[in-house]
Amino acid sequence: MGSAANNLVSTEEDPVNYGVLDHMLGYKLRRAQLTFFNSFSAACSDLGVSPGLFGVLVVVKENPGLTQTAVAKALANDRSAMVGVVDKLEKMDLIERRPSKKDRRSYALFMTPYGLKFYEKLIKRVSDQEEELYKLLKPGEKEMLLAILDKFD
Amino acid sequence: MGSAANNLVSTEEDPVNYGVLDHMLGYKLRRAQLTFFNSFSAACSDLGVSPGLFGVLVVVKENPGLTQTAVAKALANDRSAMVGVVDKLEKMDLIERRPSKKDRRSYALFMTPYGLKFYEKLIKRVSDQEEELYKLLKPGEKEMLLAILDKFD
DNA sequence: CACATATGTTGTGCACTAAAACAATTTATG
DNA sequence: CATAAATTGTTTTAGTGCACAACATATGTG
Repeated sequence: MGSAANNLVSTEEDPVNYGVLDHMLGYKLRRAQLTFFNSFSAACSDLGVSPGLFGVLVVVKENPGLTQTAVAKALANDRSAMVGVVDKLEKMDLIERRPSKKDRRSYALFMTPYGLKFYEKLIKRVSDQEEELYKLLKPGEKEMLLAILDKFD
Repeated sequence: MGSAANNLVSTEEDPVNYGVLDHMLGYKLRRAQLTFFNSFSAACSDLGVSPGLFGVLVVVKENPGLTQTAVAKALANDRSAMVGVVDKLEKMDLIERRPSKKDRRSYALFMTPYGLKFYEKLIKRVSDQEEELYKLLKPGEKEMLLAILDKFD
């Protein structure tokens, strides 16, 4: 098969032909997102925070009093998925559910005092991790990416 | 909290503050990839092909005779995950496992004649679907995206 | 009140991911 | 050659995430 089939001395392998995948944005997005996901996990898994949990934390911190469904809609998640996420964040004492005064069906979500301190530590981790990946880019490319990717919302 | 709290007549809602998420590539990548994933599913789910299966099909078609682990490595998948995928594609009569002549542990993967015909139909579906999303971009932006995203591999 | 809608929740199913263990086989090492 | 180590495909298991339906509670509309 290879130019040096079963040659154990060299670690070379036949280059794989990716065909149309090389020009498909969907595939490239998946690969890039996997890189970011793994990087995030490596940086924050010891804190028990996944990318999904982080998104909820940010939205609740920036929008105190939001209901669960509002947060779900903002992050393009399913309402039912919020139950477990909020449960987890509550057990970590990062956010809390308060009964809404206007609608007894819903909860208003707020950061706890500890959650706010935790958030500062977390945001530093996350920023450092992303900065590390941005080193792969040239100046301005990050902003270009952000602007273009926004069009797919 | 809203300017018109619980006003069911109007569909207006308070704008959500996304905080740091607005400048985080990881989050934007996830959102964009979700759009592509949903678009792909809408276009190809009736054919029983998911983005993951499609990737395997392309790699096998472009690299006949590759082993399962080679395909897994090329697509950054786990070896164990390939078992189910290849099983499924074999039942769909799209690819086939042939015993490798050089290594009796491994299989060589090949497209079936029907698989090649199916691939042509499939590639048209996928291309049309991606073209639809590319309409959201200006000329050249797609190529720019592909080039930049490649840096995160 | 009757009816439709919204919210949180539970459960289910499906798909993807990863790790560990295993048999068969191949390769490396002495 | 003989033994140890590594590889391949597979199974199993577990964990995760996601989507959908159904439900009870609560709110809104007529």
